[in-house]
Amino acid sequence: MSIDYKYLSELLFPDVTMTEEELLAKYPPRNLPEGAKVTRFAPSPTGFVHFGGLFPTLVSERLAHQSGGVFYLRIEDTDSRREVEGAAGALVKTLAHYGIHFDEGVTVDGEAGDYGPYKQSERADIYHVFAKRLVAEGRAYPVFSTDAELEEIKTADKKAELKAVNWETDADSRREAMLARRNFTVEDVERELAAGHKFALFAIAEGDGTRKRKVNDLVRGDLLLPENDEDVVLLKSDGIPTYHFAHVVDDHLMGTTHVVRGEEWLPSLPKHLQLFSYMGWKPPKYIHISQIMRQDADGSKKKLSKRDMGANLDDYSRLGYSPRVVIEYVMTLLNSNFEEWRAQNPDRDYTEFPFNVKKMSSSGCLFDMKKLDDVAKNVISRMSAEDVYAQLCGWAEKFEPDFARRLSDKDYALQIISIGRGGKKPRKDYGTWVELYNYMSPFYDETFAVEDEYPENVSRADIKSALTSFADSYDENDDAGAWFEKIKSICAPLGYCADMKEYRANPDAYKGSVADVSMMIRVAVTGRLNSPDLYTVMHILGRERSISRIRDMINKL
RNA sequence: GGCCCGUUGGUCAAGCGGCUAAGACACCGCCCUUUCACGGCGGUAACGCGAGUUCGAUUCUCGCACGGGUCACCA
Repeated sequence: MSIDYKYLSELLFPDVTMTEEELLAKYPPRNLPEGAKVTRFAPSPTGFVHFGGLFPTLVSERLAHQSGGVFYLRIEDTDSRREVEGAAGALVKTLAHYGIHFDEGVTVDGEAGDYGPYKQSERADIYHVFAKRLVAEGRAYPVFSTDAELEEIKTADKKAELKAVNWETDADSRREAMLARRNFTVEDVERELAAGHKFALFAIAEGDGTRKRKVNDLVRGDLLLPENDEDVVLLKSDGIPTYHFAHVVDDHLMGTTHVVRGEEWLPSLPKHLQLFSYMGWKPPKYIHISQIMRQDADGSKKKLSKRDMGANLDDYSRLGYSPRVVIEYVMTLLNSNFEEWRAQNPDRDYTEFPFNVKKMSSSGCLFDMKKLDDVAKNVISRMSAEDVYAQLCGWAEKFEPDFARRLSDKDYALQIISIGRGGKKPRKDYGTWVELYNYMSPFYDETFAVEDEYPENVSRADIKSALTSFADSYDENDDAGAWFEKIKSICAPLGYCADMKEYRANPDAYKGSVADVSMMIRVAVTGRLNSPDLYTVMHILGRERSISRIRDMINKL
């Protein structure tokens, strides 16, 4: 007995009154210049923004804005169980912090744009219009479940069970179960509905899994994927669509031209293509980008997961990485010629870089903290002192309030930050605000501390003597040359060599060199074996503080 | 297990039938240097394996191996 699909569709979706034409009229084609791309970031609001999520996001953003198109934010909150309160707003803020802005879609306090709503949970009516059509055309069918069964499906136990199935022997039984589900009568449906049971809607797969189809991916080229032969869940029993159906409907309605997503979606691409074809719509172009991996202790590669350091974008703020650093690093991974371009255009904004899909890698890459640090030093070294100061203050206010207070003496801070800055080859002393904080601490009495000890083999008497002579002869008005000459003159009486070349040629004739004498002063003044240029440091500190630190050291010895 | 994607130095990678197989990070050495750095110069280090196609394969084809992904009323 054949089924009256039109009747079935009315049975299943009595509340759907809007026609497809009426609906489509609300989503007219976008009026954009030739070649403009429409892309989106479509996360599920499950919490923080993942570092890996930055990749497709940045690609999407570049593609859209580089072409004069539209980049929008759609929230895929179709799984209420996983939703985290306030995640959407936090997400917008985090991305804004990284300089990634949306033209339309969900905002911190609402929505903007003509193609909404942009939250999938608010689009149920829309999906139902198309779902109804699919039923009427005999391409989708309901599967009923009692509340108890639903409860079972949605528990963790059931999911664990599903994970543990033996794939080898289970394939056939899964297929059988699928075929059995397609078998029902209108009377069955009427009875289930009358009993108040909920249904999920499945699409009938018409593909032949043994046949392959050529499918294009913009970075991977032509792929040979099997036709889809698995019925896809369109609507869950709560009436909310699955990702698969929502993706097809929304991206068509919202005019998305390029879908950029992780490669984990590649296996379900045939499902999506099949749905587009059922709907009679042209699918968007796809870009599947590879996952970011991390090196595991045993040497194997693992997907960068939530718990890993550097996975949460907020970690970077805390560690003091400028958002620009993170973006710069992502760009170097995203486009293989970005570093080369950067070398030639050290001061241009990254948005001026001609982003090219062809230069994207299709193999996965390992997250490399060392490389990030190198990028960080480069980026920070090119920034102006004012810029560094402003960002440092922002970080300090959040994570080192005491330091932030000290920073309020802007001129003083600027003097320190300006060391080695500017010019063709600026110094690369620090890449993060944490490092800069540490770099600056000897300049403030509150954080000045003698952290490094004098080496054991250096005579304390010599140190005392050198420090005393130096303090006695110190004149703040000396230029760098005169200043250093005085240090040299301390050397000979103590048996240290004032000339490095001479010392190197004949090291056994001396107790040490002028380098060692400088070290004695450096430790007294900065508390460390390493510091920026001592002459500069002493001038920033001022005579008073420099000399009193030296006197303190003499007394301590 | 089926299916899909991938495989050039430790890492990221250029390469697109003929190259002494770029470059960056890391590492090592030297130089510069009052320290550490910065910088400069140089060095170690790679086409997973096996067949084929070809005058010639890192590059094309096939198999194998390895790595990753996926197989939910999650996304």
